[in-house]
Amino acid sequence: MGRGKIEIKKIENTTNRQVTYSKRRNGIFKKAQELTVLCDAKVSLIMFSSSGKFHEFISPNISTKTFFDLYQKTLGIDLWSSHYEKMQENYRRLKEINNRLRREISRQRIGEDLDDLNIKELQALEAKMASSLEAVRQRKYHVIKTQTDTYKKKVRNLEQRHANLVLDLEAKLEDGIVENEAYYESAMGLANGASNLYALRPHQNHQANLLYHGGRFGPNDLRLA
Amino acid sequence: MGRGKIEIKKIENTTNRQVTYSKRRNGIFKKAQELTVLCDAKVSLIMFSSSGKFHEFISPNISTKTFFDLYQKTLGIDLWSSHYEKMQENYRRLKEINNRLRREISRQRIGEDLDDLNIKELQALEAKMASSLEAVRQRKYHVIKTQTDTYKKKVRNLEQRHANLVLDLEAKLEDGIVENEAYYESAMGLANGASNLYALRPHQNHQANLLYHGGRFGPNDLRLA
DNA sequence: AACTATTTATAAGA
DNA sequence: TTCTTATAAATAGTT
Repeated sequence: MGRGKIEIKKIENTTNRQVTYSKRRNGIFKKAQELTVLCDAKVSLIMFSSSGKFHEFISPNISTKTFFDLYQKTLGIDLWSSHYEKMQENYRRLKEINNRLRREISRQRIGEDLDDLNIKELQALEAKMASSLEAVRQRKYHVIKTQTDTYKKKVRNLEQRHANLVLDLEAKLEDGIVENEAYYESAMGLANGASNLYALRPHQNHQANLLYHGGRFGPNDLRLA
Repeated sequence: MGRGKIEIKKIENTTNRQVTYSKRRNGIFKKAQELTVLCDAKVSLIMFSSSGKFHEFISPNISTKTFFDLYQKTLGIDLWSSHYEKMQENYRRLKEINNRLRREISRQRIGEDLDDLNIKELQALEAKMASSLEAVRQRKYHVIKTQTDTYKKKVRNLEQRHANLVLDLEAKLEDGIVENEAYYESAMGLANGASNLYALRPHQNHQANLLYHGGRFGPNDLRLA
């Protein structure tokens, strides 16, 4: 398709090769675009010239990442799976542990789950609570007697810690990390010094995906020069 | 390039579209192949037809993964990093939350952290514990009076749940998921029959793209020179 | 799937 | 690079 027929083998003359690369690149990109439009196909075309120059065509309304994801899904493989999946697995486990911890905390609320205890357990519980109560009382008397500057400092520290916790938790909520109200309540309760539980409610917001698509000759000009 | 000129817009007739897709697919694959050979270029061409059929061309001596790696390296980006990093961030936060939960559980043990409470808090704590203790006592009397088969079943269920928890936890320990002793102790305490759970302070739990790159068709020429 | 009239791509030259 | 143009190649419509 030109002044003469050429043999399909590497063009040894560098200049010539580059010229041909440039011409044919345009040709193939045009073909890709036409195919995209005519046949409603999704096309990803990535090329590196012999001199390392990079060019890409990708159908509109699809990002390269989406394309790769689709590619992997179609082939039923995951090119990047090993590390990534290990992480997902750990993540899942961490979530489970979290949930278990939260459940444990909930369960510790008195009045709940007492149904699950037999007499012996109840007796043991009663005894421990009585002694715990006694410990609290003793501590109270001790505190009353030894209120000092040091103690005041501790209170300030405690308040600071609580404030930090509140900030932390709010950040987490905004990030959608904390999904469950029970945890939120208990943790916020902790952070707020336990007095005004249930005053707050979680709110979640969604993070937008930053996918962008270029239009025709559009906003995706990444040229460095 | 045929019997008649066609407009580049979606072919509405499905059969026709598929035929055209097939023909042009062969054409573009041939072009890709020729470009690869003539210009010593690396080409990756992946397409999905409107009916979802997948076809791929890739230059010899290079895998798709290698290609994608090259792609990312060239663009100086990591297509998966955003997702990946988000995950890492979540992972980190989840760990933090876990640690906080563990600390909370530890704190709930009587005798610990009472130092951090002021008089008001101690008084509130005392009152709550007293009422909790009362709840436990009432429950104990109730259980004594209404011990039934149903109750026995519940105990069995509880035991089963505990056994499962133990298994779970042991598995997690083997997997190195549970890293900190405090959690281990408290969780094992839960698993081992719940009785010593209630050594913990119960009340505090309430607180508790037509992206086209390249020359005429490609604003995305990344050449540095 | 073939065929073939046409359009399109492009090799070589400027 | 870009343009020109003769010619090869691709393909739209048809069979």
